[in-house]
Amino acid sequence: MRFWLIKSEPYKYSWDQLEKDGIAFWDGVRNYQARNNLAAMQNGDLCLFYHSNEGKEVVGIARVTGTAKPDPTADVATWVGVDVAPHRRLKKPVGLARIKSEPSLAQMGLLRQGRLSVVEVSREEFDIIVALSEQ
DNA sequence: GCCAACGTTGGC
DNA sequence: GCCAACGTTGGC
Repeated sequence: MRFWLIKSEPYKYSWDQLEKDGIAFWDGVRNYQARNNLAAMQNGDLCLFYHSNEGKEVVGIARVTGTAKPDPTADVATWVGVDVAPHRRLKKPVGLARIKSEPSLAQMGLLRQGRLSVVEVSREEFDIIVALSEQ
């Protein structure tokens, strides 16, 4: 099982909306690296749910349900999406500044490749974020 | 609103 | 195949 971080601007699709919907098809990704990450996701993988622009914080954990499917919003078959469901909300959001200030998180894809909307996260990094959210 | 980082496009 | 121009993302 692998761990990921997925980004969304809250005004486009927020964690609250995911909780309301119960499930969401994560689509609209038009970056090859992000696409490859989506395609590598397996049923049960966990994703840190990050609000970009507004908030700039990890707010919850989403769970991948199923595997990648063609993205119907794309005009070519190259692009895929996955279904995600809310797993649980973090007790306290973990902000970008906090992540940056944590030396053990300096290698996170989120920091090294800020513009990538779907990034893999190591188990260690995942655990550290969760621990920070409970402080 | 600005700008850095980075991906994509297209001319050569 | 190189590189300049341009577009997008996202932090500040």
